[in-house]
Amino acid sequence: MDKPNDLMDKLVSLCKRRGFIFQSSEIYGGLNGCWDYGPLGVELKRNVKNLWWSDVVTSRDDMVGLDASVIMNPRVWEASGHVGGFADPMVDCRKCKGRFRADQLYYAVRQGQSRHGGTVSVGFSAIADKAQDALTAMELQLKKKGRQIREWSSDFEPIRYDQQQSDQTPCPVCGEQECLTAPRAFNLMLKTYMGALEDSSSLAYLRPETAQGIFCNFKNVLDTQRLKLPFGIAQVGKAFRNEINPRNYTFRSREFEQMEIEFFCHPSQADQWYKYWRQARFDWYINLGLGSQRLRLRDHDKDELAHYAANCADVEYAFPFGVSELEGIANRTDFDLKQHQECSGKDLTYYDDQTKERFLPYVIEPSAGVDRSVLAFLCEAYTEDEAPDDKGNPKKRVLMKLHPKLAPIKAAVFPLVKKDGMPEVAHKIYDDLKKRWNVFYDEKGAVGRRYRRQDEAGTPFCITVDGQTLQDQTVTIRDRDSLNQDRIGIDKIASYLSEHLGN
RNA sequence: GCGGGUGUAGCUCAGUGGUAGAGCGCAACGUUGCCAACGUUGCUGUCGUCGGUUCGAAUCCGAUCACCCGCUCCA
Repeated sequence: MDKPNDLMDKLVSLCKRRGFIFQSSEIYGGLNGCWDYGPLGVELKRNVKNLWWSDVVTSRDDMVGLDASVIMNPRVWEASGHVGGFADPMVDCRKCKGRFRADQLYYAVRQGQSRHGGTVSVGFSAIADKAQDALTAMELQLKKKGRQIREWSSDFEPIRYDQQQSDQTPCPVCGEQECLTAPRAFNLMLKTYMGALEDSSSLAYLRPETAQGIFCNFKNVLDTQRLKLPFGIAQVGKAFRNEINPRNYTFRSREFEQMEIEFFCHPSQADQWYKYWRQARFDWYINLGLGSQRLRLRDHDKDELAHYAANCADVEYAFPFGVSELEGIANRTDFDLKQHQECSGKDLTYYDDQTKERFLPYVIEPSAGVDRSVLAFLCEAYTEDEAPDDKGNPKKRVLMKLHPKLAPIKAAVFPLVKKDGMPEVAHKIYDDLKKRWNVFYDEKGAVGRRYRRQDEAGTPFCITVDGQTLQDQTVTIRDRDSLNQDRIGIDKIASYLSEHLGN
C-alpha cells in the first residue's frame, strides 16, 4: 500500500508526463495556486463539464443555462456579503505563532488591589463565539490569578479584539503579553481596475463564485423564458479567491472553475428539493466512477451552517491528502434574492398566477468545483497492476481507469506493424471514427509500447489492424482494464464503441 | 502566515569547490510481429531565479520563487 503522498507524487508525475496538468507559467518558476490543463487534461475537464451540463441542463425541462461575466458591478459583492464577510481579519501571536479570527478573540482588562497594596491591571483573553462565553472563560482564568489579588475593583466586560485592540491582551494560547499583531484583513476577493484610471472609483472584483451572476439574472431569466417555479439556472465558469494557503495540487487553487445550480422553488417545497438535489448530486459522482467507499455525503451540523443556510450537505472524497469537499448542496432560503432586492431596490419576487401568491423563492444551491472533481477522478483512476510482457513475465503496469465517458481519448487505432498496407487500413478507420469521437492514431514502434502509453492516458479501447484484417476485414479491440481482445468487423467498430462508451 | 523538507534532461534521481551524469522516456533507421522487445544512431540542461564568496560554484552563503509535509486557515 502506498503512503498517501506517494500516490499524489506519482499522479502529479503522470499528469505532467502525459500532458494532463502543468504548473502555470512554469518556465518563469510557476505561480502559486494556478495550474494549466494540457492536451489530455483539457479533454478530461471538458468531458466533466459537458456531462454535468447535459445531465443538469439539456436533459431536463426545469433547468436553463447562463453565462454571466466574471467582473460584475462591485455592489453585487456588497449585497452578497463578500466585501464585508469574505474578509476575516486575523490576529497572529508573534510568540507561539498561533492565528485567530479577530472577531472570535475577546479581551478584557480589570483593575485590582494586590496583596501588597498596589493597584494592578490584569489582561484576559479568550476565544469564543459570544461575549458571554468569553466572560465564562475569563472568570475561570480570574480565579487562578485571583490568588495574588486582594480585591477586584472594576467590572469585567469582554471586548472583541477587532473592535478595539489592547497591548494588554495576552495571547489566548500561550498567555504571552504584547505579542499579538493588529487584526489584518485577508480579503479573499481578487481586485482589479476597470478602465484606464486606477482609483477607488474603478475598483472591481473578479468573482469569488459564479452564483451571484445567477441571482442577478433571476428576473431576466424569469421574464424571458416563460418559466414557472420550480426551475433552476445553471452556470459553469471561472472564479477567483485569494486562498491564504493554496495546497494539495489543484485542489485549492486561486483560479478555479465552478459548476453551480441555483434551483428556485416555493419556500414550502424547499426542503423536498434540497433532499432531491442532495441525493442526485451524490449519485452523479458515483455513476461516473467515484467509488462509494471513497465518496461520502456529509450533512452539516446545525452549528456548522453558514448564516444564510437552512441546510447543507457536502459531497466529500477521500483524497490521498485527506477527506475534502467536492460539492456543497445548500438550502440558501431566500437570503440571496432578499439581499439583492434590498441592495438593488428592484422587485425580485415571483407571482404565482394560480395561487395569486407573491413571494421570494427559496433557493437550493448545488455548488461543485470542476477542478476538484477532475482531481478526484484522476486520483480514483490511478491504478498499478501487472501485465505480462512479450515473454509472458509479469510487469508493472500503470493505467488510468477513467470512466469511458470521461476518458480524454476514446480509442486509439494502430496498425500492428508499419507495413503490408496495415497503416493505410488503420488510418482509414481512424479518419472515420474521428468524425464522432476523439480518437488517436499511432503507428510508431512496438505495439505493446503503444498499448501501455494509452493505458496511462486512460484510453479505454485500442483498435489494432493486423494481418488477418487484410484477409477478412476484422480488427481486434483491446479493453484497457481487462486486456481482453474482441475481434470484430471493421463495419462494427462504431456500434461497438457507441455501446461501450455509452454515447 | 509559521516551522521543516525539496528544487539537476520530458519523468525518476546520482553528483560535497575543478570538463554536467545514469535509468526510463523521446526521435530516426533496421529487425521483429499483440502487450513498455532487440540492435544501431541521435536529441534533450539558463543545475528553480537573482545576488554574494572564490582563480573557479550544481556544490558554500544570502535573498527570492515554486512544490511537498506539519501547524494555521478555508465567507
